[in-house]
Amino acid sequence: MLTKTCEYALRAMIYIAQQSGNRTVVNIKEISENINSPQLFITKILNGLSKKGFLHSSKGRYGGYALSEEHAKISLADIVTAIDGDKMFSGCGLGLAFCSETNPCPIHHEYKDARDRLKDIYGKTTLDQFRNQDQGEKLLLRRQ
Amino acid sequence: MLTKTCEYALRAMIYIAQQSGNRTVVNIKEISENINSPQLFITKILNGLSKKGFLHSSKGRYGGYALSEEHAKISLADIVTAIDGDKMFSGCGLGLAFCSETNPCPIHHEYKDARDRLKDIYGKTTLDQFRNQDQGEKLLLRRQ
DNA sequence: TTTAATTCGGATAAACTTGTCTGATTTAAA
DNA sequence: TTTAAATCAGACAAGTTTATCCGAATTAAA
Repeated sequence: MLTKTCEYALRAMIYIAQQSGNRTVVNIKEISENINSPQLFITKILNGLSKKGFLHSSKGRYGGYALSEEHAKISLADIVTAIDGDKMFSGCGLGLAFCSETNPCPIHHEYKDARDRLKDIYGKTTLDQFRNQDQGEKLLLRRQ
Repeated sequence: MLTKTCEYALRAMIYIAQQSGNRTVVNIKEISENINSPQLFITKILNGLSKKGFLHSSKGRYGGYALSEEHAKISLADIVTAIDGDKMFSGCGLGLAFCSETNPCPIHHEYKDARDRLKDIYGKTTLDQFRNQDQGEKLLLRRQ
């Protein structure tokens, strides 16, 4: 459902959120090792997100990425939408352009229900919820 | 959610189902015109589906594609799975490999609910339901 | 038997996503 | 001021999906 790029973004942001109680910044090397993704690729992704105001980045030695209090309000849906667009949360289940509430395809209404639930799930999960977790509670964000 | 290839496949199969009450075979040109997709590309797709037994194809002049009674039992989920695999109906909402029922990620349970509903929706819609429709009931399967 | 219209098959191309290389720029500590 | 370690930026490369080209094979009708 999500692109690989988007999955990397979610895991990176969650990792940063998890760490942000401890210190000010987290660097790319550490992030990519812990979420099991190509370092230079995730750089591009976080770079883009930082330009869109989703997190703070500091350059130079001892630089890295960090989330502020306001950033903690960002939801997973915000991140998904920023990267993959809203395709996952909208559009017809058969890929038909004409399909709508008043001119529905055969699966429209039920599909819309399921889709809306997905949107709700990603929407109500915020980065906040990953901060200040005990070590043991922390998600393993690696893929393998 | 679905790949373009898969959307083409669904629309093509639905179109053939709609027409199959009227005559024996439907040809590619007509299909691609009505579902608004590249003719040579949809050929490949239907070719693959026909090899997997999802529909019947007849070569030569006056050849084309057709669905038999048994084919009519095929569900949209069957088609989706044949083309996109079951990625849409399984896997973690955050792309984590470790995530499971006993070791769930934060959105696992709710995500699984929504995912299962999608599977159910595509699963219970069969090609059957598109056959023998009145002209007026027939779906417009074009995209634009 | 010839012909015309069709599917089939393999190669190729275009477009998009994912991943890498390299060097410039920035920054805090020594 | 120098240095080392980090992000940033643009070009490039690899991989995957989507789309096209072209000719071979097939088939029913004329």
